[in-house]
Amino acid sequence: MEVRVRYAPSPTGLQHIGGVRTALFNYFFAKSMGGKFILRVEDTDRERYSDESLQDLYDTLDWLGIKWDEGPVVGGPYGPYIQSERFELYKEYAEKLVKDGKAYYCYCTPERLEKVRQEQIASKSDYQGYDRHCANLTDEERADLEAQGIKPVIRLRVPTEGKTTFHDVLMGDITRKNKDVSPDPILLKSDGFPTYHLANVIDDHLMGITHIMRAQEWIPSGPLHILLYEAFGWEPPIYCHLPMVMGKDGQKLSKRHGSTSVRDFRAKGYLPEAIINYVTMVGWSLDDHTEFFSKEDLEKCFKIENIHKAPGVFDYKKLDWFNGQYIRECSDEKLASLCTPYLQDAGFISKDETDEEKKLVLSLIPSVKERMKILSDVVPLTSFLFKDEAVTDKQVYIAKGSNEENTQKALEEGSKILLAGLKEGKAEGEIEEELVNLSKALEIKVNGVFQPIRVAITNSTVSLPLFDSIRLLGLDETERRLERANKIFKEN
RNA sequence: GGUCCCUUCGUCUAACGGUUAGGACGGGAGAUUCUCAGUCUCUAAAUAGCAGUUCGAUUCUGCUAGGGACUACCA
Repeated sequence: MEVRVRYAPSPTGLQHIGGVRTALFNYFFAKSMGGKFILRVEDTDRERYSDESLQDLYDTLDWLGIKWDEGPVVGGPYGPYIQSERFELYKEYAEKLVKDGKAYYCYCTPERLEKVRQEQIASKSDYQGYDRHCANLTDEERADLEAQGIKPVIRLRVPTEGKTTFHDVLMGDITRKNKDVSPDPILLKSDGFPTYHLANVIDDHLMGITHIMRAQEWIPSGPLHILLYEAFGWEPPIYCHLPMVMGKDGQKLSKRHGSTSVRDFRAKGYLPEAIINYVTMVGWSLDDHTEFFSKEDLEKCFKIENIHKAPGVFDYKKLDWFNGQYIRECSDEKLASLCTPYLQDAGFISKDETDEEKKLVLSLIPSVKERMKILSDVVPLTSFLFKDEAVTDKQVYIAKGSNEENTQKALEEGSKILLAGLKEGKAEGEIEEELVNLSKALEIKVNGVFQPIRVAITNSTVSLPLFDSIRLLGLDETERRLERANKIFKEN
């Protein structure tokens, strides 16, 4: 039997880490089994739907390099794959359930439902849910309510006796008494759109889905879905409920923990390789030592048995580490083109970069590469090249263990040594040694000499290595900045 | 409140019922005769608790505790 799995997001917000991980698990499982990965858009909530969300879904999957075998855009034999385009279908199936006595029309107003709810809360009884007010209306009562123009919903008739069990690959059997299943959930809303439960079950059946891999938050509605499959007389698929992704505080990962949308991560300069690798590692592992996986690796070695049961905490620091690792693996050319948009946004290079700018960006990659965690780091790391804000506070030039007098001498003598050496074309190592000797002569630490020079040239105590900075800046500009710093120390 | 699920270092995780409980991130210390970063080395750090089964429990069973999810005309 061919494995067929689906990722079925609801376009009501940006694709977030949790959703994408579900997509990835489905995708890798399908690929590893030689099966099909299907994308289905569950846009039945017309209130919360947005075009932007739908576009973000496509953009995110494209960026990650996740191709769906069937779904919107690419089509497939079981389409359409957008639920709003299957509108009539759900209605038919829901009405069939009514005809078979498995479901019924309900005319209760939202106000009445709210009142019932409030009364249940006030009476402190266990919350019972819908009171099945319309479960046994006579034809006359119905006709009367129809005549009033009330648009009904269709509710599933949940058995009050017995229990329902479903099997989960990870959890084993999960059983729930039918009386504990949410009483008579709505299948078809009054606007004619199906709820998640109905649409999901119908589509999974019609599209031949063999395995349902979804977040553990769906476990409570598992029995309900089984009841639906039984009502239709269909065979339910195999379930696998994925552990959830939590924030540091153990709550469901959300915005207050930091970025959660893939779009945000992308904007900050995370690489798709890092996102895929790290996100897959929360709740899954191959063995006790392998930590780097490409998408292609995972398409081969992903195993459903290796999925962890317990929820996992999303560690932003570890993602940073992965990202740094992948940045260091990039070729200089690739990294240069990845960094270019950030330099453009900062106004450092023009929107349509010139050939000189292209060369410049490429030339700064080697010194910047091992210092970056995310692509946007390139901006602060190289800003000294593109904007020149001289440091006028002498204290900044003075290294720990040095003083103003020594710093001035170090700057003055050091500048001479440095400039002379550079002009004579001496090796950097040689000049460096001379500067070290200077520090010995002044009886200060090596950094007592380097720090003032560094601040003079890069306008910062933290910078790329001194000689890298000089090479990127050019000799003339280096000389200019050194002279300026010397002047700052001589005046007053 | 009710129902269900979960539990190994701070975090992600590994360990046929038998190991000094392993690795990674993060932390700490050191090296790399310029800062930062990177790289390398070293280091601290865990089986939630209590019973039971067993020659032997991280591993099997039960209970307790803690955490989480769900409880909508949202998915």
